[in-house]
Formats: sequence, C-alpha cells, structure tokens
Amino acid sequence: MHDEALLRKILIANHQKITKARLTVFNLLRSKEPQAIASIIAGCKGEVDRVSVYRVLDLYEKLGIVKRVNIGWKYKIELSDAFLDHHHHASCLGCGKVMSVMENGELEALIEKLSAKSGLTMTSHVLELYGYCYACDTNTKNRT
Amino acid sequence: MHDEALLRKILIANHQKITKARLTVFNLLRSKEPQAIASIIAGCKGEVDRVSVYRVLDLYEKLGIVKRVNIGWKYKIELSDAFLDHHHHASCLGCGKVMSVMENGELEALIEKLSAKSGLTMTSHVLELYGYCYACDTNTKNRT
DNA sequence: CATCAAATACAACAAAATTGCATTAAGAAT
DNA sequence: ATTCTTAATGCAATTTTGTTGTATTTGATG
Repeated sequence: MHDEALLRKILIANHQKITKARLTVFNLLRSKEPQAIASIIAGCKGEVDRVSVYRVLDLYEKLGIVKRVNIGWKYKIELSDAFLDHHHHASCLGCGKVMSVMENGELEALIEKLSAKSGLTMTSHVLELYGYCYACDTNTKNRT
Repeated sequence: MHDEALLRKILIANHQKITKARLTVFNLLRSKEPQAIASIIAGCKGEVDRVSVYRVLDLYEKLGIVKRVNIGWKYKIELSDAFLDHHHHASCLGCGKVMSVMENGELEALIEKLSAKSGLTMTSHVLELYGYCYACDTNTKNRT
C-alpha cells in the first residue's frame, strides 16, 4: 500500500476527516529526514495555518502516524515506522547533523528481550546516539 | 572520586570556570530523577538566573555532564553516566510510571558497534522503552 | 445538494528560549 | 594579597514556540 493510502485508511479507521491541511502536512513529512516543526510550518506557508499544523501533528501523534525524536536540544517530527523503515538516529553535538542508523535485527531482538525482562509490554522504543561526527571531532573549536 | 570533584575536574580540563551558577545547577541534578528545565529553574530561584541555567545546561551537555532524556512529549535533564550508573528507562504509557533498566553489557556493546559503524564518536546514548506495565496492560481502560 | 459536526483560520495570548550588553567575579599574573 | 583580564552572570528586551477561543469553512453523510 502506498503511503497516502495508508494515511487515509488510518484516518478513516479513527473517524477523522481527510482534509487539505492533513494531506499537506503529511506530504511534507514523506521521504524526508526528521523535520523541525518550524520547517513544517514554513513548508505550509500560504496553505495551512501555524495553529493547524500543531493540531494536525497532535492528532498524528495520537494516531501513531508521526513521532517526535530529540535531536540534541530540539525535537523533530518524523513519520512513524508504519511509513518508514524502523531506524534510530546518530546526532552530532557539534554541528547538529543527524544520521539515520538502520535497523539491526540483533539489536532489536535484544531490546525486545530487555523490555520483557523489565515487565513492560513494549509498544515502541527510541534509541538516540550522541557524539561528534568526523568533521567536528577533528575540529576542537566546535566543542567549546 | 565524589561527584563534585569529578565535575570540577571536567570543567578544569575544558578550561571552564567553576562558578556558583554551575555548582548550584549541578547540585540540583545530583541523586535525583530526570528533571524538567522548569523545575531546575525553580530550584535556582533567587540564586541563579533563568538565562544562566540555560547557559549552564548548554555547556554541561556539550561537555557530556548532563543529557536529555525523552519522557513522552517532554524532555528532562539528568546527569550523564559519569555520575550515575548507566541505565535506561521503561515508561508506562498508561500510568506514567518510569522504571530504570540497568545496563546490559551485550546491548551496550552492540550500541558501541553501531555508533562506530555510523561514523560517530559517541559520547552518550539514550534508550527509552515505551509500553504498558503489567497492571495497565491487564486493564484496558487505561489504554485510551 | 442540504445538513451538521468537525476542522480550519485568524487573532489574541502565554510560555519557553535567546540575545545584547553592562556588571561581576574567577582565576592567572605579578 | 592585589591587580588584571576575560569569561560568566544578571537583567531587560526580544524572539520563538506553543495554546486558546471563536467565527467561518469544509468534508462526509444521507
């Protein structure tokens, strides 16, 4: 099923209307790196109001269509695993660059095991790596 | 080495001054659960200005003294592993309870490997598990 | 295509974070 | 110990980010 069809299916299943604002926001998130809300709002300029972006994202998170990820001091929004391959992030504390770290079966299995041991019926998990990319690591002036 | 001595060592090693603001913020973070910035600011009332709290935390994050952790939609600050035993969190989406998940050598080794592969000199990482604890899992009324 | 609730835009507001700059204080030099 | 220098702080102002209330519009339904 292609992305937008899945979106429509989720919205309908939850008795939510399919609106221009919701489609616009969704399309801005497709096939993209995690985006700051500010950049989504900018992308909606003239089409969808700021407030509606917040409300759409609010809904999308409740429905599991998007999730927040922390990148350093900021958070960004990305589509959930139902739309993207499951992955994690490696963020550079120097320059803010974010790299995607693809799923690794071995790791995921371990995380499953860990959650079971902790007595949690896990529905999702987040793994974020922080450090310095090659460029920043060899360039101390970015490290303060 | 006790906590404050380590803090001093890190600051000095990075040519940073040891100031009242930095000590006050540090002491608010010791032996505590992850804290919201707002609560750190509140704890500094009358002692350290809001703006300085932001600046101290900024520095502390760059130096790896603190890290952000995601608790649902909010982030909180906690001391890094140099000060606390390394651990992760398992949060119940039903009742909000947060359980500490202790270090697991196998998992940590994999994460190290993963970061190396991604080209990041990792200084820290965060793993957060979300789901439902036993009580909430058997009690669907908490699942919305 | 008429209806009606849900979703949106817009304005006003509130909260969180940042910036610029004058003042203070930490730590080095003497 | 005292002076000197620059980093760090406090404070005011501002910007950015997020929220609320409400009149209007729009999407789904019959």
